Amino acid sequence: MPKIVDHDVRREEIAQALWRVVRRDGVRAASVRTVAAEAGWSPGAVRYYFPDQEGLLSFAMDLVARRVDQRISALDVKGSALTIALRYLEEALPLDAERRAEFDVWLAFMAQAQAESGAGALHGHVDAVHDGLRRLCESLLRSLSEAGSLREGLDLRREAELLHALIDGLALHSAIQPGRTTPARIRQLLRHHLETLLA
Amino acid sequence: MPKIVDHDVRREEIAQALWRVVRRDGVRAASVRTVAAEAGWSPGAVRYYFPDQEGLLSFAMDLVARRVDQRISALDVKGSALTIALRYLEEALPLDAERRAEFDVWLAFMAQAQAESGAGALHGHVDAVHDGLRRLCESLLRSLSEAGSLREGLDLRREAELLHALIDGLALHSAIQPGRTTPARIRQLLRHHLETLLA
DNA sequence: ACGAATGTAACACGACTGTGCTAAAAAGGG
DNA sequence: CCCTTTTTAGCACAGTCGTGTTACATTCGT
Repeated sequence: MPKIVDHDVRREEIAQALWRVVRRDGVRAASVRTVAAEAGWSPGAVRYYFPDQEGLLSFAMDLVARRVDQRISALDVKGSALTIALRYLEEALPLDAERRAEFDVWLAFMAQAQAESGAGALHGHVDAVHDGLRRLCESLLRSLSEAGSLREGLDLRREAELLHALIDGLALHSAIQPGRTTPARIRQLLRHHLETLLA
Repeated sequence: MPKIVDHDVRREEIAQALWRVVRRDGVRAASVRTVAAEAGWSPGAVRYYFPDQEGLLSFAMDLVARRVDQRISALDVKGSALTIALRYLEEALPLDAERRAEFDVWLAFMAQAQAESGAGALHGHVDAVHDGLRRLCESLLRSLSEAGSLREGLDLRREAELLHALIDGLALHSAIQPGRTTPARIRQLLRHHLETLLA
């Protein structure tokens, strides 16, 4: 019958067009029409793939979350527990152009989700990523601990929360002032923080 | 002549109405009309105090910056260098309802400013607050250092950047998951981090 | 009390919004 | 080749947007 097009692929294309609009002009400019124009289709076409605007927003945000998740899941690092930890945490930070872009739209989505006070669709995605990153921090510290690399008497739960906050703070700073908070500097700071936890 | 009304005061009232709209419905909903309704005036009235929408946004964002700035400037803490440092840093964190509200709109503004790539009016305000907080961190650590409280061999510049990132990360977490990242927990984490720097 | 300066409201305009609905186009199986 | 199904484009509607302009209300100095 007609040309068969993978809807999921198409949806991701449109979602990425939305990312570009959000990065360039902010969430306020992300209308069905502007996104359609950015993607190179008619407004009616994008409405064929998304029921409404909120569905588009939600899908685009979920796509960011899935991207981050699969990039971290795909990692398979060899080496010391410290090397592994650093590598994983760096993967969660916006150290290259692609991840910078992702974090920019993530920031915009977080702010937007913050408005839907309570439990909107966006809020769920934010919480999921947030919890995932926190669990990653806990897991990495636990590995370091089991490898006997850590100092004695550390409260792992506390250190995980601190590490998590530090990660997000560094990400935020690299988004706000990329000139000052360079990828190299972020790596230095992260490594230094972890080293203070070592025996 | 007519009733004399302090324009600056009125502008602040309107800006605070905008804050409420932003917190409740997001930046996307912050139109001249919705803000006017929230403030209890006609749209024409708010346009008498602000030339256009961008002016309103910019003023409202600057007001947040000024609020934070003056609250920190007004502090006059007695005690050890550590006590002083903790008190100052806590003032920069969203530990009560008022500051939670401020940080929420600040987050929204940051995301919006991120879109105006380059040097829009909002971007300037973001940078100003960001630099201010960084200088505060540096200043506090320097005081601790001069009081002889810090460990030997610390790179103050590096520790200031780490502290700054930690502060912003904690603020972000308290905005995203206020249930998990409670004010009490934030204080614990902050104090613990500073204690690792002590001799 | 009057009139001038100032604040407030209201309306008009064109552009844009989301979304329902309908018609056209495209394309592979028969 | 044609027909059926999927995909795309387009239009219509009511609502909101920002903003320019105009008329009204208010109030203080004279």
